Amino acid sequence: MTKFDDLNSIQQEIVQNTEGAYLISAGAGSGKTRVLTNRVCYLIDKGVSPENILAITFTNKATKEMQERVTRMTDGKAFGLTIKTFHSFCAGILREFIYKFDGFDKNFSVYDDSNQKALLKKVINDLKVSDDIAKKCEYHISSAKNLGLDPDEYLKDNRYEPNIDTIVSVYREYQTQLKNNNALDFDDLLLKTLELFHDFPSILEYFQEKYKYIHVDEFQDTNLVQYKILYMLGIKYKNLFVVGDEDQCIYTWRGANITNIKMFIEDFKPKVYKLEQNYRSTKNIISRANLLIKNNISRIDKTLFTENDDGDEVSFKECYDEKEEAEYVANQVYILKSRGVDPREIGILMRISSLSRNIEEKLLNYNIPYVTSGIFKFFDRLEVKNVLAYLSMVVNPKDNANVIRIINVPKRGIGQTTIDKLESISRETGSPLTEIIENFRELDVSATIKNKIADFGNLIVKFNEEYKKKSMSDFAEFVINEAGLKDMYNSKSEEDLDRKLNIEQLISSIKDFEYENENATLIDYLESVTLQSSLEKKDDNEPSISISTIHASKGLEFDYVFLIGLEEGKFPLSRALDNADELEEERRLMYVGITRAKKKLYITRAKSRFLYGRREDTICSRFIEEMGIKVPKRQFGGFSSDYDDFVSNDYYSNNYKSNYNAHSNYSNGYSNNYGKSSFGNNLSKSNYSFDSSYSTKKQEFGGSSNNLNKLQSMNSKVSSSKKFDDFKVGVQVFHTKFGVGTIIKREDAEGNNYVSVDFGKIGVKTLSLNFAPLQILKK
DNA sequence: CCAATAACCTTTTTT
DNA sequence: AGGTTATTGG
Ligand SMILES: Nc1ncnc2c1ncn2[C@@H]1O[C@H](COP(=O)(O)OP(=O)(O)OP(=O)(O)O)[C@@H](O)[C@H]1O
Repeated sequence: MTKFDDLNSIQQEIVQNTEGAYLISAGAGSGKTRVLTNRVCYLIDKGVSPENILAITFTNKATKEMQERVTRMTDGKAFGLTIKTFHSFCAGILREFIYKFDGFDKNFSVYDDSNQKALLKKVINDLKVSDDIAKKCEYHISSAKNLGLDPDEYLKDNRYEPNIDTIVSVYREYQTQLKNNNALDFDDLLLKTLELFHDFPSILEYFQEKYKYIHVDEFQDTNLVQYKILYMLGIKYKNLFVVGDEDQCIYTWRGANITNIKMFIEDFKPKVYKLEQNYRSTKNIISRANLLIKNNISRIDKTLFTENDDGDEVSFKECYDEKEEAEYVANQVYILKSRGVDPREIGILMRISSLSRNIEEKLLNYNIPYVTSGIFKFFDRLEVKNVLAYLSMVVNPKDNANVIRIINVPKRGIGQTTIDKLESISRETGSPLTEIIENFRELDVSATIKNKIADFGNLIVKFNEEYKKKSMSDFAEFVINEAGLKDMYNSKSEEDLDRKLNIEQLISSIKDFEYENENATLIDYLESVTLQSSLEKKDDNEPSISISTIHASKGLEFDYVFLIGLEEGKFPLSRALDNADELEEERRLMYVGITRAKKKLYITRAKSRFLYGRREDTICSRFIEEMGIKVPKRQFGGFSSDYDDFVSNDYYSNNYKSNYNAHSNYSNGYSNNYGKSSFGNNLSKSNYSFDSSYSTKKQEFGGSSNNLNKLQSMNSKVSSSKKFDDFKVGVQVFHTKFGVGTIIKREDAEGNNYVSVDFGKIGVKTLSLNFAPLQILKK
């Protein structure tokens, strides 16, 4: 028996309409994903073979989630169902059929962003393109590819663009080198698939017959090439089921285009459904979201409503600086957790990932476990990329980029001059570098160099042999050991220990993959890694809160959401400020962030922020006022520190300066001699902008308790006052104004003693024991 | 010809 | 602050 979710009558009707084209244009949290999932199950329940069903999701995370849900709901009857992202769907097709294209074989590499950039840079170098033109190439190649235009077509469409000839020649050469390397970049996965369907009608027909029922989630973020693929696949049976929300289109910078929706309406004449009831969030959250998104001019008006409770008012907290912001967030999270909130229902979201660092440090401080997504890029780490390049070199020997990357890693005494020489031989003979290096005996170079190349060549030969014999994880370990990729990092420095840990982590990720995917090959692993870009976390970790970019939080939901860094220039980003379209996209992004919250939304900003090596005073984000949140008009400057919250949630209610010193003291490790006589006047650059010296360790996967210990020992160095000893964490107190509360935090600075008290409904107050009218009720 | 060091530049979001 | 490139020293 298929177990369907609860559905309202419209949702129900949508799910049971199985034939024909449908467009579900619906707001955030209205159940789009739920409807799509249930429809897939309904089809299976009705007897449609899962083999005939395709569901396209936006992220790998969403793929996994939907797969699990459908499997659970259908009692495992979903076997053979295809749920994939566009890119992995295309990659799968191309593994099978790329041999149809001259020069490619099934071992092709998929280039991620950094590989792509590296190749482009090399091409620019090869063609000796001047700097100013070079800067424009990336943009042009990417827009060409997003529109599905080859170099000639792009040239024709952009005849009047300055220097277009040079730009297009770079594009052309870039494609040539990709081909020589038997490699495809992300966009090529889509483009080559389209080309395949176009050039080989029998293959297209095969897939049209196979995927009689097609579903697409997050349709508003598809680009033209993706639409064309959908069109070709779906035009025969016209069973296309597409869901999306124009207000959540946040990937236009990657070519996403909502005119896809208009084209879909014209091409398929779908039945259109609108869902406007939100089942996720409280009334307060929804009304703020509605107020914000109304500020976008170029949008079809729709207003979300909900029958959920009013819930708590959205809270807005202006902090003094990024340290205090982090402290505030960590403290609030601590309170939520101590009230029994499931950590997995807490999310901290941000526009730019660089803001996460401070938050992570404070969370470590509080001993709050967290996972990050879209922030710590495991596969971008140099030591990890090096291992992958070695493996990729063996898998796809035609790819010169790998060889160039690792020929001198670890240092073998082979420098740029030698590499250039080898490369020119490769160009002239048309043989890949691996081949040339393996046949080092024929090289015309000095004896010393030849020896060095010989060592490397012999290594490659050995790898090629073992690759055939060993399992992929054994092979990876073999490569790491033989090439000395871990021995490179043998110093006792924290960085080196980290690097070695990452390499070990990589090995276990390969083992996991091996275990989870029977019959999978190293090719599959490498592909999944480039398509995922972040390390999948295992479930057996302790329940953690999430830190994420808003982009990466697409489609997710949390009971409690913190949106941090609401400052002009940061969110909205400065680049978007003078461009109406980009500004609207920022606003949509904010809208997505707000609508992730189910129960309560906390918004914060820092009045002064240290970022990119500079400290800057900030201006409150325009989105705050657009949401109808009143910002207290208080001048920045001096040490006045009472900033009222939108709700009465004044955190550091007393003099911030002394409080700040409290932080300085433990961040530093030992006390400084300011605080008494210099009260209120020494917030000079020097004692203000220092940073604690420990390195942040990301808790994306186990380990690194190291850091915690370090922080804990720092904490213990805080000088604790002998006075007010009874005001400990957990003690119940009475305040003349706020009533009964519980101490959740105690903090002592020179001469001042602070407690944070949770007064339940009233909120949390930080009070100075020296002044506050507090009495102990119960110890 | 290669490795280590010093100056320099650029900071968004991700399949 | 961090990564990349130009310069110098070996
Ligand atoms: N008919 C319903 N009854 C109760 N809960 C529902 C119903 N429909 C959806 N929900 C709940 O509402 C929340 C949002 O659903 P879902 O994630 O499918 O929305 P969505 O439209 O895809 O959201 P987004 O656009 O933000 O990705 C989920 O927690 C889901 O369980």
